[in-house]
Amino acid sequence: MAKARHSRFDCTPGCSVEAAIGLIDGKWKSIILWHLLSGTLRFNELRRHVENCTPRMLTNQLREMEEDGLITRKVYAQVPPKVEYSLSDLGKTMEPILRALKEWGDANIGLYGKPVGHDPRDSA
Amino acid sequence: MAKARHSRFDCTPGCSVEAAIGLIDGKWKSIILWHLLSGTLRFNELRRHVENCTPRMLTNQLREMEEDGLITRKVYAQVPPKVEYSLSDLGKTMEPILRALKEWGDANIGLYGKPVGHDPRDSA
DNA sequence: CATTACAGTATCCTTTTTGATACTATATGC
DNA sequence: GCATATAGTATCAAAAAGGATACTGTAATG
Repeated sequence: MAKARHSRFDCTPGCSVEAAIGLIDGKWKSIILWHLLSGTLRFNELRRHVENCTPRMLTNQLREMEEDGLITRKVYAQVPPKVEYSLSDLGKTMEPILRALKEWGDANIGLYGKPVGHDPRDSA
Repeated sequence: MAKARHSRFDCTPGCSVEAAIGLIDGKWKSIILWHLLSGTLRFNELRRHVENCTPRMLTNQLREMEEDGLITRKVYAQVPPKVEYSLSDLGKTMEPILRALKEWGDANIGLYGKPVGHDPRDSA
């Protein structure tokens, strides 16, 4: 985040919901987190997992999540470079959210991305 | 959504996570859904709950979620108008996600919106 | 000696999203 | 007769997010 698409200051009831998605609603953040759930990954490993994400965006999303304390960046003093990304303790606590999203998606998203559930039988 | 900030076609594993947040990552969507969890609300009731949301945006977010099948819009043939919004059956299945977000937020978001968890004691 | 892999940056540009403001029509209450 | 509440629209402008492309330096590999 850091630019706060989801504002952080109008804390009426429900705002914690907002604040929470705020941290994962970058275009690639949720998938990155999802892959990191399975363990540490290097920059280019992530790139291969998260297809279509340019290095610019990957860096961008990783840095924002690092700033937010969700992931940890470990730089090895080597050449060629080696940088490992992993979930921080805080990041790991997001697992229930990620799993809830995954389960919902698996159950309700059709092959072409539209939610399935307008009860198609109505018109059949 | 409908404009798909989170792409719907690159369905590598993890994409269902992406697809799921895609439906709730509009700036006001999660709060709207959160409030609708408690029951049906009229347009202006929602406006009052979701402070700082202009009518334009409220309409916009509601319409997108309606398109995505998450909420139901019921128009009464009256003047002055009466329109009620409520969660659809599909929308109701999002409750676990919303609750997971809420719980995480309540536990980890400080009063000013930054996640709490960089272990402040380290520097104390 | 040339190539490849590593982990990014830098720059520019387009698209998407959001905000601000003013406006609509009509029934009811004062 | 006038203001108010209802559920929005319309138009314009600004900001944020994301994409495309090219580039960096060094070590190991062939």
